[in-house]
Amino acid sequence: MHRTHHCGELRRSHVGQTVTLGGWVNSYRDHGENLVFVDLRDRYGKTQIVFNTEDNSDIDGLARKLRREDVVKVTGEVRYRGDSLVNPKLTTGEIELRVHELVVLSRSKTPPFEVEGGDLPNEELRLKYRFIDLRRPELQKSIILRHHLTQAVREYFNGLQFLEIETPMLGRSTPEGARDYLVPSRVHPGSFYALPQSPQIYKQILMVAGFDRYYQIARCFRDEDLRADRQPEFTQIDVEMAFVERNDILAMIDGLVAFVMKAVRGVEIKTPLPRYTYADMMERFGSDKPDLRFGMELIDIGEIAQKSDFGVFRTVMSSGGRVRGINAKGAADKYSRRLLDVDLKNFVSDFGAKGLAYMKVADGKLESTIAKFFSEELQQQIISRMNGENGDLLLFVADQPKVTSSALSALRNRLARELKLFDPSEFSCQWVVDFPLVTWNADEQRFDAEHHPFCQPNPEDVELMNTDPGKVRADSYDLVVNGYEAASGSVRIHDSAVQQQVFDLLKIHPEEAERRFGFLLEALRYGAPPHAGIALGLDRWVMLLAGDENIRDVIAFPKTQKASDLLTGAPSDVDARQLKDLHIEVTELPDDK
RNA sequence: GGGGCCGUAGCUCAAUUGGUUAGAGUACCGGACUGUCGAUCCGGGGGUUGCGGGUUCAAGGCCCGUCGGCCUCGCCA
Repeated sequence: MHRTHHCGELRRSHVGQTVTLGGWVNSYRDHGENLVFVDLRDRYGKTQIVFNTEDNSDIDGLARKLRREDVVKVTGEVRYRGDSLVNPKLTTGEIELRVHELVVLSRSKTPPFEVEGGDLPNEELRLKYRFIDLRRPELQKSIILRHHLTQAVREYFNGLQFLEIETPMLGRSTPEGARDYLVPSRVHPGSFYALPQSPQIYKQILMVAGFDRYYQIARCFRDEDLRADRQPEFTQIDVEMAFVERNDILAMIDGLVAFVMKAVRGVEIKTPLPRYTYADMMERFGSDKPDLRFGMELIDIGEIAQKSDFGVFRTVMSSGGRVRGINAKGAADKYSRRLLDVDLKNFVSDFGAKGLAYMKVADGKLESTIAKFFSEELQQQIISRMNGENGDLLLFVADQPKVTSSALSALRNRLARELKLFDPSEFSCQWVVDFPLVTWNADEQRFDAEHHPFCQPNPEDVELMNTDPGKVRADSYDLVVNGYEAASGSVRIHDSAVQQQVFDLLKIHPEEAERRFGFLLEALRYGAPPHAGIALGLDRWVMLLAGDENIRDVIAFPKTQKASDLLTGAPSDVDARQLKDLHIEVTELPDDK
C-alpha cells in the first residue's frame, strides 16, 4: 500500500502517529528555504502537510519543486496545529502532517484549468480534460451521490424480492419510437443490431417467463437531438412486476421515492404521492409535467374574449381556438414594455404563438394598449376571472388549444423562475395518470402510440376504441419531479387479442406486427400474466437530487450537443479494413476527409 | 432541419463601439520570506483575437462562409 490513511481522515486523535498519505497537490505555500506547506487532496478531503527543516525535511531538493496536481506519497508525524492555527474550513483542520519523507509518484503538466479556485472554464475544455474536471469537489460529489442513489435503489428492490436481471445490448431494431443506434453484423452481411432504447420488450418477456419482480439499472440509447436534460446514452432504473395493477406499481414506486429521498438527501417525503389526471394537468398548467412548486395556473377567458371588440381574440375564438392567460402576481412593474413586446413575445413565438397580449391591473382597472377593446364590464370580468389585484400582470395567448398550452406553460416556468416564485431546493413529486392511448398523426393520417404499442387501454374506454380512439385513455402513468419527467410507465397488454386491436388502431398490419414484434406476440400466447412496469430516468434523478440543471454534470463522461465525446474523440472514422469486414461502404464523406 | 447566444494570453474576462505597441486578474517561470491556509512581496515570459474570405487608408469589433461549445423549437414509441 502506498498509504495508511486518506486525506479526509486524520483528526486530533491521530496526533503522534506516523502515517503515510497519497494524493494530489492541491496548492502549495512556499515560505522559503526552511518551510513549505502543501494541501494534499484525494476524494476524501484535504490534509495540510508541512515541510520544515526542523524535521529534517528535504525541502530544497523536492518540496519546493512540488506543483499543482503532482501526485505524491508522504510519510510523517501527525501533529496538532496549535490553538491559533486551526483551519476551520478543513475537516482535518486541527492537524497537519510533518513530513519526514516525500516521494513524487507522478509529475503533472500545468493543468489547463484550476481544480480549485479560479473560474470554471468553458464546457468544451472541461469535457476535453474531463479527468481534471472530475477532480473538482462539485463533480466528485455528484458522482458519489449517483453511486449512493443506485445503491439505495438496489437495497430497496432487493429487500422486496426483486431480481436484478441483465438484458442484451445487441438487440433487434424496432422502428417505432426514437431513432436507433445501429451496430452492423459481421457474420450477417447487411444486417444490423440495434442498441436498446429501453429493455421494454425483454422485461415483458421476463414476466411471461415467471420472474415476477424484475429491476435493472439499464443503459439506454436514443439517436435523437440532445438537450440540457437529455443524453443519447442514458440510464434507466427499469422495473416490471407481474400479477399487479396500476396502483401496485404506483405504491411500489412511492415507496422507492421515499426510500431514496431519505437515504440520499435525508428528506422525508409524504406518500402516497399526489395523483392527477393528464386532462387535469393539461387544463390547469398546459403541460403533462408541470412544476407544482408554484401555482400560476392557466385560466380560460374565452367566453369573455368572445364578447370583446378585440378582433384577434374574436377571430381565434371563432376558429376553434382558445384564449387563456396567467396571472403574474405583483409583477406589473417588473417587466418593461420592451421585455413584454420583444423578449416575452419572441419567447412564446417559439411555441407557435402569434402574439402575447398583456394587461396590468391598476386602480381596479385594466391598463393595456388593448384595454379599449373591452367594456368596463368585461374588464371587471377578466380581473375577477384572473383573480387580479392591483399590481398584477396578466398575460394572454390566443391561439389553437395546443399552442396556448405549450406557450403558456413555458411562459409560466420562465416567469416563476425570474420572479423567484419557488424555492429551488424544494422537491415536488406528483403522478400524472390517464394519458391518451394514442395521438393523431396528421402527416401520416393515422394514430401514434402516446407511450408505446404495448400499453394497455383503460378498460373503461374499450368501447371508444372503435368509435373515438383519440379519447381512449391509457393505463399509463408518469412521475413528475420539479417539472421534469422523472419516470414513465404503464400496465401492459397481456392478451394477444387486445394487442391486435391496438396494432389495428396504429395501422400496424398483422404481417408487419408479426415481423417486428412476432416474438413478443408469440410469448403472449403462452400464458402471460397481467403485468405492469415503469422506468425512472436515473440521470435526471441524480441531477434533481444534486440540484444541477444539466445532466452532463452527473455523468462521468457525457457527450456534447452534437453527441461527440471530446475526451476520446468519438465518434471517429475507422480503418477501411474494419468497414470491409462489416460489409459497409461509406458513400458520403465530409469535404475534409 | 430552424432560431438564439458565445469563441481575444493556459484559464476567466476587458479593449472608450472601425484608429497608437491588444490589457487586467489568475495560472505559469525566477527570486525573497519559519506558520501559511485564496499566503504575501519583487521580477519575468506568454497573443495566427477559432479558421477562411471580403469591405476599408485602417478590422478583435463590420459583411459572407465555415468549425466548435451552449440554450432552444422540431424530434425524443
